[in-house]
Amino acid sequence: MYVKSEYKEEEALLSPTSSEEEEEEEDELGLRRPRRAQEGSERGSFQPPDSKQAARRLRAESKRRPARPPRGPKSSESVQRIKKSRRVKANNRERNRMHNLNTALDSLREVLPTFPEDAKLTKIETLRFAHNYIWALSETLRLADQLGGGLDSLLSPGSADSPSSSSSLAWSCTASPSPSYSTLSPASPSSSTSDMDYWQPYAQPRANDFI
DNA sequence: TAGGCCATCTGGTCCT
DNA sequence: AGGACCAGATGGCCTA
Repeated sequence: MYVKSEYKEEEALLSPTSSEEEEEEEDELGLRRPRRAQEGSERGSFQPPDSKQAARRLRAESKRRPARPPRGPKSSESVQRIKKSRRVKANNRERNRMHNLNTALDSLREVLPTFPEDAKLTKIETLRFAHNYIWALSETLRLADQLGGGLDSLLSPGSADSPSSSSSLAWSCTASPSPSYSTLSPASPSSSTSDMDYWQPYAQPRANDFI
């Protein structure tokens, strides 16, 4: 589902000709260097020894760049071809960029606990939950520091691994945000809209926690 | 069938 | 100039 069949077909169509197409584009844009393969034979041609001036002139001419063939205005067809080729390249880059973004999102999903375990969070859920998760973990550390025992007090025998069970904090990995929490938002950069409520941790912070 | 999610395309803007 | 980034548009797939 990740790659559309349409895309595969396009690639199959494009790949055998893409380098050709690029060469063609470069050529049309004047990016390629002029071919000078035939010049060698001319340079090695015999010079009469009596004419130093002629020899100098020839040397000078041999250094000079060969005249380019006159370049007339590009036909609209070739302009269209160039534009299309650039578009195709840009599309490939964009597709690749989005694939990288999704890969990063997948690796983020891997470190987030979900229930059930194989549940796949959507993109927006992943980002929001990661935000909440980080917030909850840092709150856990903060509480541990306040208790004085550091992490040891939280990880003592009898307490579970999950910070949610070892402190008053809890976070959600579901799509449904906490409906109740919409007041304080000191831990979040964005706070006002109801949509942003979803960014908030599911713990109910006490007001003086943030003074 | 409507709505949500997603991949892709596209044109504009910014950056190197 | 070319690539990266971004946001809007579009169409496909899936589910309630």
